[in-house]
Amino acid sequence: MSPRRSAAEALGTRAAILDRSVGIASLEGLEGLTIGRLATELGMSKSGVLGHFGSKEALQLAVLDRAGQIFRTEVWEPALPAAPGLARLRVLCEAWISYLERGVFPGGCFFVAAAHEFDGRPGPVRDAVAARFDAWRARLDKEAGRAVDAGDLPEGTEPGQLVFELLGLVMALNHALQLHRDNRAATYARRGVRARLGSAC
Amino acid sequence: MSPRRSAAEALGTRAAILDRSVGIASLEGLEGLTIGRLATELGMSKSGVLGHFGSKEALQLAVLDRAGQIFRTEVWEPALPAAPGLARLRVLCEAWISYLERGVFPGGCFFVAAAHEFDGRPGPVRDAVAARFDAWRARLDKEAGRAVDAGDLPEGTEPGQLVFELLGLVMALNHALQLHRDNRAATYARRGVRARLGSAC
DNA sequence: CCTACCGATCGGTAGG
DNA sequence: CCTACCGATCGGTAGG
Repeated sequence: MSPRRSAAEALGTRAAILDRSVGIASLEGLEGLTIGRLATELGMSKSGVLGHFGSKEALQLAVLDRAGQIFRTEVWEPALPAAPGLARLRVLCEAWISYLERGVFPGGCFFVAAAHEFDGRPGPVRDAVAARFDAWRARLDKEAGRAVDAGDLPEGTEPGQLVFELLGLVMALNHALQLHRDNRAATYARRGVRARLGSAC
Repeated sequence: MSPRRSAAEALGTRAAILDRSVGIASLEGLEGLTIGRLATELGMSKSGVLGHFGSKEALQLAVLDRAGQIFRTEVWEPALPAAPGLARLRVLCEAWISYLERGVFPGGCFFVAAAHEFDGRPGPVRDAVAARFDAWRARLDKEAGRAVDAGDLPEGTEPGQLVFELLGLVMALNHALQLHRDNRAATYARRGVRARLGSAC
């Protein structure tokens, strides 16, 4: 039967589709996410799934948004109570590493995976991924700049260089965890961060 | 017509299939590489393509081998004339960065892309990718160990930590080039390497 | 939200 | 190396 649902029910269904999509796409990629599989797993028809988004591309963009909310909750928000500048940058890096260690997304960092999947495919999905990285790097740059201005980092530290290196440490950690399930990697990543940002105590 | 070819011709055909496959897979991934597309681009039938490998998975493994040959030529062999230890490690890092800058593979580092595509999909392809990374890291570890033993690196340098950080710098460079076409990234990567390995002059 | 359907494409096989 | 074909699945649409 499944008659037309109320607006509230429809929102719940949409949220359920997105949550399931995030899990699938994390492991299989945003292209590996198919309407048919989603429908089967959710006990819906394909057109029922597609009706919430209109097209697969629109679904992929909505999934990116949902993943972005999760990232914000897990990595950005924990750092807000910390003082802007070096203190916040340290909390941010620890939350970032912890987010990978805890496997918030089963396939590792959702955005690193999406970046690799779409960097060779022009279009709205690629643009959305790039925009999210730009915004994230801008935030890190800002905190790094504040830390430099406050004299909390070694003289001559360039925010762009520092953020590039921090991103590299996190990407190497993501890679080691996902491909090798290498436990030493988190230690390496934390030591790398400490070498650049110093220790809090 | 296209009657059965000689063994030499068949080898040439196989090589042509692999070269085309490397280009496609670099941009679209090893799953995005399809027999049908390959056949069309090469002016062959699907079964003609598949006959050389037997299955798509066997083709993917052969493509990984071919990409490995290219990587060896572009990154490993240039470093062989250098003295083992620090000198070779420096040449290796420069060749590695240059390989990304020159776009030896149109979609960036073939193995980083393959690692992200398959790290969530158990099977022979994933295993082959992981084995290649293991071998590569073992080589870098060995050179780093020699450099430490020779006293050419700061006291207390741990090879595993050093190699982890070098891998991070290269991954951040690959990401910046592919997603952002960011020219400053190569400068950041080289500065990062120099901060860890010192300058040759 | 459903059923029923579309054309296209997938990996792969039979037989030559 | 080919033609001809298989069942399965893809994204998406029509109509309700």
